[in-house]
Amino acid sequence: MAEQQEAADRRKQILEAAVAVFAERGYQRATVKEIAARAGVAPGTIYLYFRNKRELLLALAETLIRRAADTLLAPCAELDVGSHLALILRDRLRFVRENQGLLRALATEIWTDRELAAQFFGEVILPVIRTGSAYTQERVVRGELRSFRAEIILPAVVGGILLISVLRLMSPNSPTAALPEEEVVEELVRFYLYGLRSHPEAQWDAR
Amino acid sequence: MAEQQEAADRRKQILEAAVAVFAERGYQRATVKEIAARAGVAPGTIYLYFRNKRELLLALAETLIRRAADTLLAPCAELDVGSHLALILRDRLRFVRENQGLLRALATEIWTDRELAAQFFGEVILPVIRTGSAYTQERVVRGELRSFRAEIILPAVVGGILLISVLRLMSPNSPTAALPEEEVVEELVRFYLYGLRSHPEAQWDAR
Amino acid sequence: MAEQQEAADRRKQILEAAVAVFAERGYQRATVKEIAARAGVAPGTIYLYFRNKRELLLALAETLIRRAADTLLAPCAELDVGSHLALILRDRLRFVRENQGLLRALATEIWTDRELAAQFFGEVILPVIRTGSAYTQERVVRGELRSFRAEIILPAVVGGILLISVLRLMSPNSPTAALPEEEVVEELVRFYLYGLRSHPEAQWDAR
Amino acid sequence: MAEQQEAADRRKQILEAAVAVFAERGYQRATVKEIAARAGVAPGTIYLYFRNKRELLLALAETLIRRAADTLLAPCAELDVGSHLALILRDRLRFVRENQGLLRALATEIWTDRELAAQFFGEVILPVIRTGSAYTQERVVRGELRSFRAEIILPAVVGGILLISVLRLMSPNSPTAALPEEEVVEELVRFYLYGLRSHPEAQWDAR
DNA sequence: GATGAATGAGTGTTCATTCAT
DNA sequence: CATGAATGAACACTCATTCAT
Repeated sequence: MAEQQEAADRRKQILEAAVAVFAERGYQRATVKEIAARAGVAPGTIYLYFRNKRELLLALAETLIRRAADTLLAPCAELDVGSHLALILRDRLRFVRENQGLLRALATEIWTDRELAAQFFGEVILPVIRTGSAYTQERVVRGELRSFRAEIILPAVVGGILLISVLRLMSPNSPTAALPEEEVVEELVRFYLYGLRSHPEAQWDAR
Repeated sequence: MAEQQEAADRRKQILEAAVAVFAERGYQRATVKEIAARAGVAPGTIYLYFRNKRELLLALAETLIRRAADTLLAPCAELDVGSHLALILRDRLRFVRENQGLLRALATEIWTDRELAAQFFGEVILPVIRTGSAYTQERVVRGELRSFRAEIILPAVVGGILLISVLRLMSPNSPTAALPEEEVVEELVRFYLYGLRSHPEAQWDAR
Repeated sequence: MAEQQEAADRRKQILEAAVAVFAERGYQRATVKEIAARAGVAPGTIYLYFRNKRELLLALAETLIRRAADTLLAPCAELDVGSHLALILRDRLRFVRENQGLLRALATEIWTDRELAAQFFGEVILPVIRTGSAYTQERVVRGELRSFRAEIILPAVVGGILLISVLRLMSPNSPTAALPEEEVVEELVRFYLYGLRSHPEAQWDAR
Repeated sequence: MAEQQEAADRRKQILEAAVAVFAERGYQRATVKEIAARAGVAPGTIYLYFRNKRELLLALAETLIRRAADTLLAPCAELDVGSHLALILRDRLRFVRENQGLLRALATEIWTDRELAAQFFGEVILPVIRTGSAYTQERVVRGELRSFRAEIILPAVVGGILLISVLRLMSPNSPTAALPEEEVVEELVRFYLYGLRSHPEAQWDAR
């Protein structure tokens, strides 16, 4: 049991180094040697835990998938729509912020690696969209939101969150990057809520 | 002058091959040899027109920047807000569709190449956001839209368009990918217009 | 004494695994790990019994040398020449057959490892040739065979036996591979006996 | 045409270096780097002419096969049996001598590489045996040799030639290695001719 | 003694770039 | 200008060997 723990630690240690190097250099430019150095092991050691370099990347995708699934909020019926929406947006912004490295590491390969693309979109992005649809559809049923086409609106919302996060990360000089996350959440909630509410009069105000 | 034309053609021919190969394989996996083959020239010839492989990529970024700038719609004061918004969204969706290859080619390197990131975000994404802000602020001034924080809302809108486009391209099985672009535009216009309109009563309806 | 026996068993167990893996993959492609696995021990254990991978090979050569020496028939004066020759050929064919693995294992390295070559040729092939010379020279002295140059004829005979054995092993589709060993012996005895007999009239016939 | 010649030369140059290095170190120990150095080219250049290291080996096998086929003597009806046999043996000894390097290069891999084994035995050894059978069967028909089982006798003869050649090459201290080739031929002809002649009285004598 | 995780030197192969023709 | 053969640095990966447990 002690050895199993040790092996798991080693694996984690290597994966963490891989995240760092992939995020910094991109998958292709990253060298196994550098990952090994950053993990404090010899290059050969990596191959005791992963079949090859690509398996490192796939393992990172797995990690992201697991985290994305684990962190999806449970629907919370007690809150009013606006507060719930705020909760969700805040949560997703945090998810991106906390998994920045992982996302950057994958971002370099998603576009040309079919398997990875399928994993990333199919098991990270689409589930987030689907869960978001479920949250909101419940509010539609309750009459708190107007009926709308979730397969269009939710990608639009998720994409919005993503681009805002990306700008904060990649373009620190943009005005968007400078804003406190809480202000972003507040403004977005107002925007999305107005866009979807069933009773136009019921204005929402963050506090 | 004939030779200059010829040279320009050769250059264009090479760039087109580069777009194709970069989009397919990603920048790193793409080989100069394959680009040359696809352009119908010898590998050495490429180096008569570009200093190195990376210059090809930067030239593609230039192309995208120029196209992004050229295709930005002129503000169109005669249309009502909804129709104008529809025009803009339709136009941006088309831009992504028509520059798919270019965008994919760049997408693989944006995340780790600082200069490229600066170009892409600074000269493609941010101008789109800025122009969008200008369009909408005009409507705000005219009282047709409520006042809002453009540096948050416009990235959200642009990000939405991007993710929808990306899903259509990368995840053909997602429900979003199946929809006619026109339906997407219609639903988005309603969503964004409701989110921003100044007189909640004034519903918009596509026709 | 019990431990010594155990150690000897372990050694033998490892050597048997080595024969199998070397014969299958060749010395260079064989990995210590696989030999260990086949022997049911850990890789490190092999190094308690052998200094390195090459020592395994040399130990196998030793084994072959010992077996080759042990199995050389004693000259048998009572038999007539033909029967004696048959006995010897049958015996050498059997030796090759029974030590197939060992021979294959060594065959991959003999050609480039000087020490091994010296051992194999000097202590396996040449002794067989020498013993064969002794057998036959005795018959020459007795007037049962004509006088001949043993340093040419015996290599020719031994080489014949070897190639026939090799073809049976490596080229199962060749007509030679299909024949019962006994027919081979019979035909070879006739061939060699005619080639060497002193009284051409005295035909030999196997029975 | 000039370039084709040049390319063919380069190819030959590389193959010759490969023969040398493979023969010296064996296929596995030989490094592409060393072959390149010996050929006077950069390592990468080798890959312009051969897909990989193994293709070098297969190309060598091809060369040997071609040479073996090209050098098979035409049957020569005018000569008496003994002289003809002498001609053939002398020729095969020369073939081995002249293709020593090639044979050594292949000898290291034949035992574990199925494709190579099939090529070597199927297209070098078996054809030699078959052609030898054809030569001798003609003499049988003419009544100059007794009838015999060629599928046994010819491998025995070819094997004899091979082992004698191998001993000369690998075991220079053996008495066999010291002999002039012509003496070997003479003794072997006598041995084989006596073994196969139809009229025992007709002794053959080389001169 | 036995283990097997860790090591790191060494290899085949790729590919951006050069330059003689 | 155009070519494409040649280059050689760089990289992923293997595996004999060691040594702490």
